[in-house]
Amino acid sequence: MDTHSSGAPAVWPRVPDEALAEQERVAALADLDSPGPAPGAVRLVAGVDVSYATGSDALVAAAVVLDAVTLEPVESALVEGRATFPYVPGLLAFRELPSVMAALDKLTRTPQLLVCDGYGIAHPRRAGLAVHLGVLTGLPCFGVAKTPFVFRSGPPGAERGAGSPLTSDDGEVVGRALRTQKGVRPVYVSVGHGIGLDNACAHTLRFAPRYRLPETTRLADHLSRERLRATSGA
DNA sequence: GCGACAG
DNA sequence: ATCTTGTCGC
Repeated sequence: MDTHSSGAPAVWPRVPDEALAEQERVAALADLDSPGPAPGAVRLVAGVDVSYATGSDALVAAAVVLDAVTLEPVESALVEGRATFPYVPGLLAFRELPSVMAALDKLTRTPQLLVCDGYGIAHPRRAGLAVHLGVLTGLPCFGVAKTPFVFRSGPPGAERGAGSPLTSDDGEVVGRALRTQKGVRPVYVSVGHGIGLDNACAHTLRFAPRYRLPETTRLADHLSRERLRATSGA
């Protein structure tokens, strides 16, 4: 898919100082009002993830396209790169997205929806990974995180599909703790761009029919980790 | 000042 | 994120 006509910066920020300005710019461009595509309107969905090596700055980014109905893999792309930005909570996008965008650019198919690790607007400046990725690609995008970040929620019900709002200090709903499997820790869903929370959660449940995490994330994680091992690993 | 802190 | 053995369970 073409990412060169997107709003991605020509030169990515290398230090937190530059990153904050870019984050402010991106947050202002996010579409947080559209309900976005419901499950029935999505044929192709893409998942992205990045794996890192221990003793070096080597990394591998993966972008995988799945049939949104059968969850069968359609296409995948891997990019071997180098970490050029430190891990700073709140600035994850600048560490992961340059390589992720390169992986997306290698895809021949364009999905109607993007799913990533981490958060969207459930972020100190409403500019989580999914917000950046959605704005940069122009595609509907939301995030599914494994642990809470800066916000908390009450415990969702025990049944699959149960949810509990992630709320900011001022009572704004910024995401949802969602139980994707009975008796398993919930995941944390928050929107990034061009999709509403209800649809994001509906997609998440369809993409996670058997495991805690959506297949998009699981497959991207497997492929990136596998390539990292084969290259930088032992 | 101190702790917390997506991946 | 990554470093790591065995173990309990479907």
